[in-house]
Amino acid sequence: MAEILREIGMISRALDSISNIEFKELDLTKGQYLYLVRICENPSIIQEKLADLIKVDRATAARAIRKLEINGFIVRKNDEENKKIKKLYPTNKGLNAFPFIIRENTHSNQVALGGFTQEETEMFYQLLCRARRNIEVDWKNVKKGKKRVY
Amino acid sequence: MAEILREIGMISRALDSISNIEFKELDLTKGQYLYLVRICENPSIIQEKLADLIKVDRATAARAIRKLEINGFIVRKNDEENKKIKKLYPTNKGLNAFPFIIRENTHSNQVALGGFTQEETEMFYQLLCRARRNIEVDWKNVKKGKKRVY
DNA sequence: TTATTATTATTGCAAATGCAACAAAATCAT
DNA sequence: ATGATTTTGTTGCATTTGCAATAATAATAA
Repeated sequence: MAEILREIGMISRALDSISNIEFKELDLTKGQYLYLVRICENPSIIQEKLADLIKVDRATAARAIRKLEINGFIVRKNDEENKKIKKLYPTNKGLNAFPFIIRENTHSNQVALGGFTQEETEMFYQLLCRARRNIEVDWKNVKKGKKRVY
Repeated sequence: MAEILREIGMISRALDSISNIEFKELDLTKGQYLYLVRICENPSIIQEKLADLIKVDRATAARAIRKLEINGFIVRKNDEENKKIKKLYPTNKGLNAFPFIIRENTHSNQVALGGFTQEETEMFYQLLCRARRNIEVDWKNVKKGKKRVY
């Protein structure tokens, strides 16, 4: 029964591929929309939390965020209490792109859920959240170098 | 309700990240396990179909497959009927790696499905397949340059 | 048959990705 | 308070990724 993660992988790559193509129109390069939406939704979030939210490597997140800043979609602000962290905020340009991204994502979602009843949609979402919570434990451990036994 | 594709993205990236770390032990670099398992399961498959199965760009598949061949996991054979295609087959080395990959994938699957009843697992799989079939239509269209309206 | 289109594979480029190593600040333990 | 550990961010390097363009064969149409 290794098929579940395959289906998830297929869906994820397909959706991501579609989004990356469609968001070129916003001058967003590969993957950047992932970070931008979350910064719009969680202003003042820091890099580390964002990487954790998205499930990418710290270094990858750092570079995607830097590029978003260079291109004027977000700003990074130092915190006077904690000198280590840099809080992330959308600029007007970022906020302008936001609805477009949401609209596209919502559409993709609707396509994916075509033919689903309301109950099926709800059930699907709940199952996905449970699976995600299950797997993120292992992800963090493996990332930290812990070996899984199986 | 754009949350469903987010959950799928999170799970997919987390699982993929775990697999990539764990398969370094087999001398498989990033993503290669995806191709190798499918070649083991579908010997004589061609590159184009494999890219379609996995939902990656043709060029990406071509390079991953080339590398699998260079490292001795698979072989490419010319077809005498159709000079365009190259059929893919696992070598002994590839076949040896196969059970390890399956074991790892199965374990990840079990972790993801922790706490799921048999019915929930079955339901989850069916919903995933339906979503995947829905979205792959759009994926192919967008890849071919067709614009979606929303 | 010949011309057009579709399929399959490859390569050049530019860019993203991630591991590893590092640094600095914050938190925790003793 | 001091030292150890964790958190957060960065950079070097090697690798993967994908769009676009190209080529060659196969399939379809005229």
